Amino acid sequence: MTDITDTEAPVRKRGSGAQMVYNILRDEILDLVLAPGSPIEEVQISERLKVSRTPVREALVRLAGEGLVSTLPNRSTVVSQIDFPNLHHFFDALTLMYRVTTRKAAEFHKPADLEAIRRHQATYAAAVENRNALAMISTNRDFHAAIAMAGRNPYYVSLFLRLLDDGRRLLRLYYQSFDDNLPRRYVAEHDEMIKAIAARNVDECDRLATAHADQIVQQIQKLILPEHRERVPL
Amino acid sequence: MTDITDTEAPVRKRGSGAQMVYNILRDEILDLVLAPGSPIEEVQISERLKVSRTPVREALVRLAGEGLVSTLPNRSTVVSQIDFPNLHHFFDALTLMYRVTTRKAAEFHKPADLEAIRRHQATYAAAVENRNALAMISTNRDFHAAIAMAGRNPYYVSLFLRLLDDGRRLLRLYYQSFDDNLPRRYVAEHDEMIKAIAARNVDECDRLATAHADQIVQQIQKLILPEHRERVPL
DNA sequence: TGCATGCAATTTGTCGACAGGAAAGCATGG
DNA sequence: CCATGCTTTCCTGTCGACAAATTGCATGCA
Repeated sequence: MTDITDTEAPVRKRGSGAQMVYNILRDEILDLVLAPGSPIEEVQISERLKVSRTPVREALVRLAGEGLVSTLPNRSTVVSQIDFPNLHHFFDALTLMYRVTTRKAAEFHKPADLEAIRRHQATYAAAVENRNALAMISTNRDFHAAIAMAGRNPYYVSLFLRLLDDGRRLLRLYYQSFDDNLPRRYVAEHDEMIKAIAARNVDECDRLATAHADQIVQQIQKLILPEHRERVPL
Repeated sequence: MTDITDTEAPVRKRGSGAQMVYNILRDEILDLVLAPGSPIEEVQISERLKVSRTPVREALVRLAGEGLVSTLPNRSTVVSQIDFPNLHHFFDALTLMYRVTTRKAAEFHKPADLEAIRRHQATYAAAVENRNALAMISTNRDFHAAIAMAGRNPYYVSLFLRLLDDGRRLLRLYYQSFDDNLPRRYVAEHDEMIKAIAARNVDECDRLATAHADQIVQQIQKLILPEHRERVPL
């Protein structure tokens, strides 16, 4: 019997409601707590998170803009499906963004950017040492996001973040079967990339990013393709 | 005295309200009817478009997701500024998307795509013949959007559409000083691109798209740089 | 005169409620 | 027993209202 006078802490800062709903729903979608294809009912979410439907709707509109949910007219919105038959488009865009963001980082980074990148790399290395697959996915994302931010191109940053999010959802499906040895190689590759960025060596950055992306894509494909090989075009 | 019984047609299809507000605001922003930096007050828009604040807010959230407006907490949202000092990032991303979408179109287009592309090219050529600068901007956009759609990569399509929209807003500033002769050259370049796409010649597509993008970027820069030359980095 | 403080006005963020549409269930007829 | 049309129910789209937060102005003090 813990309900004395007030049940919970119903006081929430003004303006945080929609943001909170957005963050929670986004994490639940990317972590596959909300399965692809499952419907999202506004009233249910609003009751669960103790807010009205208005901030829930705002969060859903934002998520729809990022492609994480699809809104059917007059019907419940559903979590977007993972488009396995067209994953090669995802890999193609992901590889290209790895390349251009690393190139741009070599061109436009400032000293503070390098510090942030090295910090994320240390966190990633720790996750690899601990063989924590989920932490590896998350910290690898932060590492490359920091590189993209150093490149200063908001168009590339936003597309890359979206791709990294989709990748997070994809890897969630298979993180149990992660090969613990491959990520050690990634740590070394990350270090090389940092060196090339610091040296402002654009061509070397491109070469390293291409190789790095190919590694990651091949790893993901090895995890996924057995189930979907027959559907891959050409 | 035209107000007999009903003032207007207040009956609107359910679900069209937010979409209508979004379309109108988006067009007004891209056509510079709403100047960059100008505030957008929800009540004012809702009164003007005869809807409540709810669909207005939904439209603003969507526009914010596309970067066309910026929402300040507890303060009015404002139309996003054109970031002149960092236009080189815009040009860089635009050129890259011209290249990759044309390449992908060569790889993945189907016969129906070519028909759509040729249709848009005809419309563009007509606009050029009529020396209608605004129609040229619009139809050129449609032409390249059709190429991007033929490439089938949704990540590239969405980024490219966003870039073309930003370009539309940029060109609106200067369309009076358009050089009428250059677009004739673009018509010929478009034709070459169509031929290369139909032949599935990826390398040729890349070469043509690069040259085409350079032409367009140089034209825009010639229009804009006199005012902002001193602020361009390096 | 300049600056800090308090008040008022405006605008956003959130809420509860109502109505329109679509899917599901039920009844009726073949 | 199945198909068809109606009814019911649920969920969304929209609305008006209230409260919080910020801005600008007025007032008072140094």
